[in-house]
Amino acid sequence: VTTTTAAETEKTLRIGEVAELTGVTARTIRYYEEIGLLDDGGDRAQGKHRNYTQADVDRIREIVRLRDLLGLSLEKLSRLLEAQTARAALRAEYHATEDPEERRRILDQLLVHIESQLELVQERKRQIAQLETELLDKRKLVKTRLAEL
Amino acid sequence: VTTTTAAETEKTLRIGEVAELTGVTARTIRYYEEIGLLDDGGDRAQGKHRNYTQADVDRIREIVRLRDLLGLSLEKLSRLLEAQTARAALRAEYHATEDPEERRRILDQLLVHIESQLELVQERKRQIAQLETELLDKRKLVKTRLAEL
DNA sequence: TTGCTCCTCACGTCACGTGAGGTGGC
DNA sequence: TTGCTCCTCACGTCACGTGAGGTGGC
Repeated sequence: VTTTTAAETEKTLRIGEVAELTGVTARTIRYYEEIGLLDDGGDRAQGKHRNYTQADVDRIREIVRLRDLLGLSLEKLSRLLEAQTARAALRAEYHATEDPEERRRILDQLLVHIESQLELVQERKRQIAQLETELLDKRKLVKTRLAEL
Repeated sequence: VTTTTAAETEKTLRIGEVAELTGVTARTIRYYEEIGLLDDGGDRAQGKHRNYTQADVDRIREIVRLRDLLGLSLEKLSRLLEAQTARAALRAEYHATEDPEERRRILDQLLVHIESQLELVQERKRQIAQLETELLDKRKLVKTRLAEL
């Protein structure tokens, strides 16, 4: 078929390869599709293999990273990623317009999204740093005592 | 009863208070007891209320912190806390002996435990820092573009 | 004594894990 | 064509959530 688009011909990865590349299981990938976290491709016949692009790999990596580092439920993650998708749409709008007022409005929205994510991340960072400090203090104490012997 | 020990008379907190202090639900506390993460007190009659000490509150806080920040399963966490308990026992041994050889051996073991925990924490820290850097870069880019308008 | 907190089942849920039995595609 | 990967149920599991119905203790 010569009518396939560039994006479709890119869809060359199979679920096992994606699993390998992202570090999750095929079951997890199917589950994320099931709950709407990943696109189902839309036109796959029953029983046929799923195909993925590099963009899918990137999205799964992003999901896994936020899931593991921020400890969010998949529902909250879903909302956060919707915002991410909205940002991608904003970027498209941004490039489509030349109007400075319009561009400023778009960039302001982007900034809000980025900063709300930053706050989540920095809160985590503070907690981790606190835990690290306590462990370093304990280690120092033990080392001091060892030196005294 | 005048034969109760100091530790027992300390057991004055109820499950709801502990839940409030630690930020978890009473169900979670009962569940942790169920799977052996928390001591069951041993001598409570069927249907009677559970009682807790400040030490229990501290332990639950530690569990929650490691659970949330390191993302460990409760089984792995259980093993890690066993090591923690072993360290407490080591400290007792440490104070019980005057022999420098013995003390050095105990301190060396403590050091190993602390450093394995530190590695877990620092790996997390690196991941979080990486994510933070990416977000800060994105923010800077957007701010630069805003300034250009 | 009253009201609130706690108790014990026991089923529900989220985020997958784990087969069973069958089919797709290099 | 063969072997490997993938497919779809569907039940299992971990870490709790959520009632139902009943009792404990200030």
